[in-house]
This record gives sequence, structure tokens and C-alpha cells, in this order.
Amino acid sequence: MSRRTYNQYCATARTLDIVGERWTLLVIRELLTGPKRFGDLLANLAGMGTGLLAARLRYLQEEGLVQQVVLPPPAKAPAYALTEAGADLGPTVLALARWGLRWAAEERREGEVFRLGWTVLGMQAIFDAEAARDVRAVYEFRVDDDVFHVRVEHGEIESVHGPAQRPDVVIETSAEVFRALMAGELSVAEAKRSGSAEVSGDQQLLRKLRSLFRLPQPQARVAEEAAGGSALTPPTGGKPSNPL
Amino acid sequence: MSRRTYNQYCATARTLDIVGERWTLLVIRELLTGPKRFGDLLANLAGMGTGLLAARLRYLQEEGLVQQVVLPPPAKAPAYALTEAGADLGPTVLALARWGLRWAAEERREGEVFRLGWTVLGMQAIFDAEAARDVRAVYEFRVDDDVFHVRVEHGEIESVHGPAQRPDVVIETSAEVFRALMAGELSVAEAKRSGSAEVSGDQQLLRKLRSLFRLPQPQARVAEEAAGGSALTPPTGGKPSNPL
DNA sequence: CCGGATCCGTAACGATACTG
DNA sequence: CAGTATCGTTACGGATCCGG
Repeated sequence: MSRRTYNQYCATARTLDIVGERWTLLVIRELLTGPKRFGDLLANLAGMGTGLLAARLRYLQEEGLVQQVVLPPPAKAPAYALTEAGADLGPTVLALARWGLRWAAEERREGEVFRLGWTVLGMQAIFDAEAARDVRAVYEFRVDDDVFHVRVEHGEIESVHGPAQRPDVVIETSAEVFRALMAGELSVAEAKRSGSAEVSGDQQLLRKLRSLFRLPQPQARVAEEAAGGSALTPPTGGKPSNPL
Repeated sequence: MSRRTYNQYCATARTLDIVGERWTLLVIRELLTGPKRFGDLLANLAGMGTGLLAARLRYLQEEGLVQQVVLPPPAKAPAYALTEAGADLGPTVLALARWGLRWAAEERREGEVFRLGWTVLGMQAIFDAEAARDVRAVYEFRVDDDVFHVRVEHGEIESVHGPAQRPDVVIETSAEVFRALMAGELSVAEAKRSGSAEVSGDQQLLRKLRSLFRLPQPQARVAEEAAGGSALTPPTGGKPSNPL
């Protein structure tokens, strides 16, 4: 009858009691880039039933991580947004993303869904605050019908759904080309030359873009030797895989 | 038949495909402080069935996050340990703990289990690298039959299950008193005076202990106002709740 | 059409009993 | 001690239906 809980006096377990169920952290991920409507959430969470999404949103509201809002005019539609408590899960979600980029970043698998917003969050995960100390720029990305923008300022980064007010750089392309760009299979210059991407704006800031991120060396997760002090596994030495 | 997956080309979702199922991150949490035997894991994960734990460990081995090891003499018993990939989930688990300390840190609930190791990890989560820049010390905690030690050096912290080689400070007490210490309901000095804790070792380093951690202000997760720009909620102003 | 609520088959989990 | 086998219960996934 009552809710399933780990029943542990432990901060990690308490957190997982609230956000550890299936889909929950992905709902948070979606809302981290801005408010979303029920239908948009559903569209980005293929496989999740409407009933389950409604139940999750209701529970997250009860727990004070999510709130219902009304989108500003002209939209004026009902939507869901994170509260301060919910938004504070950002570092946790980014930590998950960082691990995935390092240890589970094989290429796109057959049938896997791809959304622009996820990659934008990935950029946040590998953002290099040091390298961005003196950069102040707004990048806008347009893929298919989706638009996100990334604001870099004071060594911080922010990723938001929707167009920017005054972007310094605009990159417009297809989902597949954008995916290839971020996977390091293609450079922006190449994409632009081949006509598969439209790029406009400040050339200086465009060139700076790739320096703002420190992609972790993707590693293979091979089981190590058992027994004593397991010897260091040599670096995999695969392609460094640069984004942008 | 096949494994349940989110099927998203997204680093966060990929990570959750591997460690997002029930209990999995708590198994990782247990192993973050050192190798553990099957029975010890089970004892610290009350409510988890033997079959499920076995299945999780088998899967995590297949995925290269966990490996079977043989404990060094005199134990010489089989145990489970993290691989490099598994250990790299440390930052993620600590991020979860940090959120819990801030937003879900109500007092101990009726029936909740408490283990020394979880609190030791909590200390890691709120460790203040700046404040510890010039501290070099090993603290040992003994609670009931459990022993952990915390090594602080070069602005880094490490929490390990078992006794230290040469601890600078040793604190021995009961689970309930230790819990109260970390919850800020009691100071080490008070506990020592009342005879509910044995403390020995370097007094200087003992006094430094509490300065090494920056406990987040615990916040209530109240749902914020909907509509326009939600007004700032006033600080809860509860007791600052200092550990140690 | 959007935002759900309801229903039902399947997969995951929890507790206990049993075995090398 | 370290698991495997079994079985009742809960959670999830997909489809259908309903109100504004």
C-alpha cells in the first residue's frame, strides 16, 4: 500500500527514494533546460506511458521538486517546471552524464532516439570552467524543429530550450549531422563546407566553442584482473573524439 | 526477453540503463568504501533479496563495474570490489548524497536503518577541499563492530572500511551517539564529557575535524508559487545543524 | 487536440525455502 | 557462507477511452 522505500538513514538512499524510480531522473533532465508541456515530455520520453508520466509529475509536485506553471504569452499554455529543489538536481544529472560520456559512449545504436536537448546538457557536463573564464558568448543551435541556446559567462554555462535573444553564433543543421558533430566524427568547418550546416555569427567565438569543453577519454569497461593489486590497464588509445 | 532500456542516445540515459535500477547505486555505494563480501552487502541492504543481489552483482560484473576478488590474508575470503569504471561512479553517488543532505535531511525516521559507512560517505560529500588544503590527518571511527577511517591529505579525502594503520585521532562510540554527532545534535566534547564517546589522539587535529566539512543549509522542499516569476522563498532559518 | 484516467498483460521485485 | 529456486506482490508499458 505505502510507497516503496529503502528505509535507510543515509543521504544517498533518501535521494534515491525520491528520484530513484524508473524515468524520474529523465523527467528532471528534460526540465533542466526549461519548462515543458505534458505532451512534449511524453514525446521526448518514448516508451513511457501517459499514466506513468502523470503519476511521476504528481509525485514530484508533492515532493516539491516540480511545479505547474503557465507559459508566458503568446504560448499561455500549462507546463511543468522545476522548483529550486528540483533544479538543484542539475549537478547530479550532470554527474551521471559525465560518467556515461566516459564509460558508455559507444556510437549510436540502432533504434536509439536522439534529441538536441540531451546533447546540450552533455556540453554542460564537460564544460571547462577554467577555459571559459574570459569568454562571454551565446550560442544558438537549431536542429529540425528544436532550438536550444547555450550562454557562457563568468566561467559558467547555462543551457536553455528555445531561441536566444541575441545569439553571437547560430548553428543550424540536421539531427544526424549535429550528432556527428558532437561525436567528433565531423568538424563544424567541414559540415559548413559540405553544405550540411548553416553557420552564422562571430567567427572568433565560433572557433572558441570547441575549446570550452573537455571531452573525457572514452574508456572500455573491461573487467580487471581479480586477486591482489590489479595492474593498471593500459590506456585504450582510441581516437580522442573531439566535439565540434 | 531482452533487457529494459531507455533506448536514448544520451549519456545520462545510458548511465541509468546500467546503474539506474533499484538497489544498484546502493550496491555501488557500499563498495565505494572498499571490497565487501556477499553477506556483508546483504546485511547493509536490508530488504534486498539474495537473488536480486546476486543478479545485480552478476550484471555489474558483465558490465565491467564490479569484479570478484579474494580478500588478502588472513581473511582470504571471496568478495566484490569496484573496477576503475565502478569507482568512477563515486562523484555521482556523492552528488546524490549532497542533494539529500540539503533537501531530504530530516531526522531519523522510525525504523530507518543506520550504518557508519553511510555517514562516512556523507562526510566525503560535504568535504571542503579549500579548508583542508594544509591538513594531513587520519581519523578513525569505531561504532559497534564497524570501523572506518578517513584520510585527509593534499586537500583530498578518502573514506575506507576497516581500521587505519596509524590514526591521528580515534573516536569510538555507539551508533546512536555517532548519528547524533553527525546530525549536529551533540558535540564531540559533550559526548566525551558525558562518557558516551571515547576520544583519543591529537587534540589539534580533532578540533580541526569539524572545519573540514561544509554542511549545506537543510532546506524544506515546499512547492513554489506557480505563474510568473515565483517570488523568492525566505530562508527557512532552521538550526544550522553543525556536524561534530 | 491536449492532458490526462483506466485497464490489463508482462516484467521486476521481495521474502522465504532450499542446496553445494 | 554464498548463493539458486520458487512464488506472491508490485511496478511498469501500451492501448483505449474521456473531458475541456
